[in-house]
Amino acid sequence: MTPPILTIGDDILTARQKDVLDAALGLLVEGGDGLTMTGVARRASCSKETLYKWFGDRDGLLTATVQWQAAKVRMVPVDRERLDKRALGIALEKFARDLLSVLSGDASVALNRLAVSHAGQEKRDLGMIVLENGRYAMGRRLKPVLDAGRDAGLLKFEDCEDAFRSFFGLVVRDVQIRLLLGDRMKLDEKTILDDARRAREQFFALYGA
Amino acid sequence: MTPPILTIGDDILTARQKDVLDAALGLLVEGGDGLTMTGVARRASCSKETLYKWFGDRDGLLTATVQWQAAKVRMVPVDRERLDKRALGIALEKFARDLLSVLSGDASVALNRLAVSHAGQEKRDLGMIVLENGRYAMGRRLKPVLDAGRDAGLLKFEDCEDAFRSFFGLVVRDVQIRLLLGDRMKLDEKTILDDARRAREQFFALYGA
DNA sequence: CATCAACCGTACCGTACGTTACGGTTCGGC
DNA sequence: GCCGAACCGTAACGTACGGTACGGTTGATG
Repeated sequence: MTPPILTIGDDILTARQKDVLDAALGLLVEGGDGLTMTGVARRASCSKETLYKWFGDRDGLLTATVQWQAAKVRMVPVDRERLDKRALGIALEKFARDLLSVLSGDASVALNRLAVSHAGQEKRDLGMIVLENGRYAMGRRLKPVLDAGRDAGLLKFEDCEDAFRSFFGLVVRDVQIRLLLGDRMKLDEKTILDDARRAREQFFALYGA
Repeated sequence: MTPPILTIGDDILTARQKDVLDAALGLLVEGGDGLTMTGVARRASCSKETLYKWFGDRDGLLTATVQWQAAKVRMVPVDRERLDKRALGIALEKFARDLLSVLSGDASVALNRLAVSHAGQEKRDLGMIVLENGRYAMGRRLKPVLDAGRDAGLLKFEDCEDAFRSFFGLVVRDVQIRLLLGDRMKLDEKTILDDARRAREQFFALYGA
């Protein structure tokens, strides 16, 4: 399998550049402050001149960092073969587990904080990048499964987008906003498993045929 | 009825101080930048010396601003008299409408952006203030209704907190995170009404006795 | 070895902004 | 009218940080 290719402008990322972005990610996760050009240069043992040469300006570095992290988060795709109710339920539950795991991770929280704080200003819109690689990517990934479930007579809904949004709500509930606002809620393995199962059951109760 | 009392340290807010906080709110809503001490002083026609005398430092001003806005958002309480299924449904649906209206307002989005970007740093935790006056206050307000619904044999759940979280998920879904990330989604009157009705129906389908 | 590009480390510059200081003005109390 | 407190407007200070410049080093190429 070919490694994922991430581009900066027209060029692909070198290993050294990935190291720099990992350094930026580390600083970002350790706390919003500290993520300065000087800080990244020191952490990555590179010069600020190099940072500006590679990424243009601070916004370019942040954008590349967000995209780099997004490229690392690759949830395993759900297959739509042999679709009976049990297989569909397993697929939905696994999707819910992956979603909760990613969402509650330090990197996701830090990245969404950064993107939220930068949204609303014009600039290069980090918010849109996170939306595109987060919420929207989730929808694109699950919708084929939902459609297949409807085609197989297992689910019943008019608007696939709407059905996905309800599933999203049943899975995430208030978890993301609470984490973003600094609520130290525990989301251990068992909690995630239970939440995913509950979301699957509730979704079937609402949209099962 | 006595006006709500908001304190700064041990003193209550004077009208002039409220004007200052409204100026800060205006700048905040107009865009994250611009909310500087100089900007607030200019907008409110007061001196920076006064700002520091009243609010201590920038964090104090931001904290007071957040609390001031929170004090302005007072959703009408839901009464638990004459509780039949229809009355309960109306109460839930109204709660959902109010929640969506507040959540999608400019002030709420701006305030949550500010709080999210300040969460995670130690400091005076704006995130906790917003959580306390937002998400947690919603729970405290709706839980009596849910409990009354269960006592009246209209609802069925084990954990009231869990039931509320599911209702929250059904109402809010992906709206808040998308707005915070800068998604320009339309949430007009009709959309809110439809979403509230759907949330009520789905909640009854899941938790109706 | 000579050359050249890439890069590291550091010093430097300009600006934005939080914070403080101060002179001038208003206003209530005596 | 006099005094002091509160406050306005503005100037000034210190610092953090984005961005730039430059000398020194490394490493590949011929």
